Amino acid sequence: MAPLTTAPRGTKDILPAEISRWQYLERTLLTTAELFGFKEIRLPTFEHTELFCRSVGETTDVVGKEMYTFTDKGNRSITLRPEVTAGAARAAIEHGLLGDALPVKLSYAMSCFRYEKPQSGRFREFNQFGVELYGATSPAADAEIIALAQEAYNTLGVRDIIVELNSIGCPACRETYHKALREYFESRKEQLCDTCLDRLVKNPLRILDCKNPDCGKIAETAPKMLEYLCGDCTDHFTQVKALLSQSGIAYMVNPTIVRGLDYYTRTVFEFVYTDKDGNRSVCGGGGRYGGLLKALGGQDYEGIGFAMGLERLLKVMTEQGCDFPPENTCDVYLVSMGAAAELKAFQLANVLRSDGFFAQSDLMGRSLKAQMKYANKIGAKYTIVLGDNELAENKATLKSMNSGTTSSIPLDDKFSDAIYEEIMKTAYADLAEVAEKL
RNA sequence: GUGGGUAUAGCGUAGGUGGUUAACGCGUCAGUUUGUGGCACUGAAGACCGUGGGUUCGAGUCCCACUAUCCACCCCA
Repeated sequence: MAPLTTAPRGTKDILPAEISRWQYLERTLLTTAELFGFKEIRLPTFEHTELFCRSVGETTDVVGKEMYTFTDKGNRSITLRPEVTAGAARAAIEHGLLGDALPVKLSYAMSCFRYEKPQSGRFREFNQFGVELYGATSPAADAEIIALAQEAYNTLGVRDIIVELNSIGCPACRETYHKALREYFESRKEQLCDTCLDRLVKNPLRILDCKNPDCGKIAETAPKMLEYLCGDCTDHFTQVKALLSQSGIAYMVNPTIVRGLDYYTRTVFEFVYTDKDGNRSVCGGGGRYGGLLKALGGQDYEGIGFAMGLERLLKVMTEQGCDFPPENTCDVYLVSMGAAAELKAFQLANVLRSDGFFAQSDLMGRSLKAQMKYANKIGAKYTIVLGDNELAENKATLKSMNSGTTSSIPLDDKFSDAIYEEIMKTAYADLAEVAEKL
């Protein structure tokens, strides 16, 4: 297909047929966050490149090779956000949000951009829902973020998803751990894959995450971060786990979780979905970031956050057959015959709309039968046929497309009220009918 | 960045060993005698068979390249 009729690689259109699902997801997630006190924030799509280099980290894949970076006409280096945490932190600092009552709680639903090779559940522009919390060092903050994410999954009816937890310590204890890790892998260098040899120099933590079976085997017996945590970090981790247990939130400690972004300290976690064939996929993740705000020039407050990929969430929900709210369809379709009736239908449709109904009338000049067909096709709940007879008698027949029952409606200023009344009546009747069948 | 699959109407597909107007289902539109939808039936519109080369008298069908797309690895959401 010609470039003009093809969306760029890795992007996709969200079509009218699927929009109600997306609106439902975003609405539900943001509302859940609100229950925990998180307020939505909306951020620019692009930021100064430097922001991501400084926060996410130069050595990460995200910054190293996946950013959409360009120079604008003012000769600034600009990057489409590959994630939201950095931009949110920047905005919080810039607008003095951290001067407000602590903790500061932010939520968002926005798209992010990464130059990756697209595949199942992975796009170059993808949508994330997430939350950020600033100013709290307490383990309860970590637990609350995890509880929020779990609550979101529960509310949406997602099953077979569990949070896997780890602590990667503070900079102090991580240094001793890095040393121990390097020593361990150094002595087994010959068995590591090429990328891991590279990781050994740059960030030995990532070797633990390697999918190569040989590396995985070596990693199994490698020193565990959890054994190298300092006293404070150990306490913190213990309390996070205790809080989760007390709240009945199931979790698993997974010492191999290291996360791909450099700003994390202490608690890191991933929400892992296991499908019926046993395939695991990460549906969301997050963690605490101790030094990020300060590194960006803000107060020395800690932050903690979580993000989930909406495309992946939607995929999981579809696989699991989760319920979505029914689509909003036309309440009343006004069928007209003849020029005078067409005029009247147009006018009455407007009356209905200003009274809050979802109403439509014919725009195609179709025959009565064709209009009825159309009304049926778009899922109209009721139809009203207008012709010369109705105009003469100043009343028309309201028909329930569900049950076929009809009733008379005056074409005067009681129009909307009469329709409302009838709809309530027949809706109850329809419900009763359904209930009886059950 | 590495490896594999696929590209035929809006969607889903058929088109053995190359041969005149590319087929079917769904969808769309119009009808089935004039004022009532869902079913059924009739008809219509809609594809230069991803793009560009090549082989051949002749290619949707064979070969090459490119592009797009899907899947896996890497990494991540």
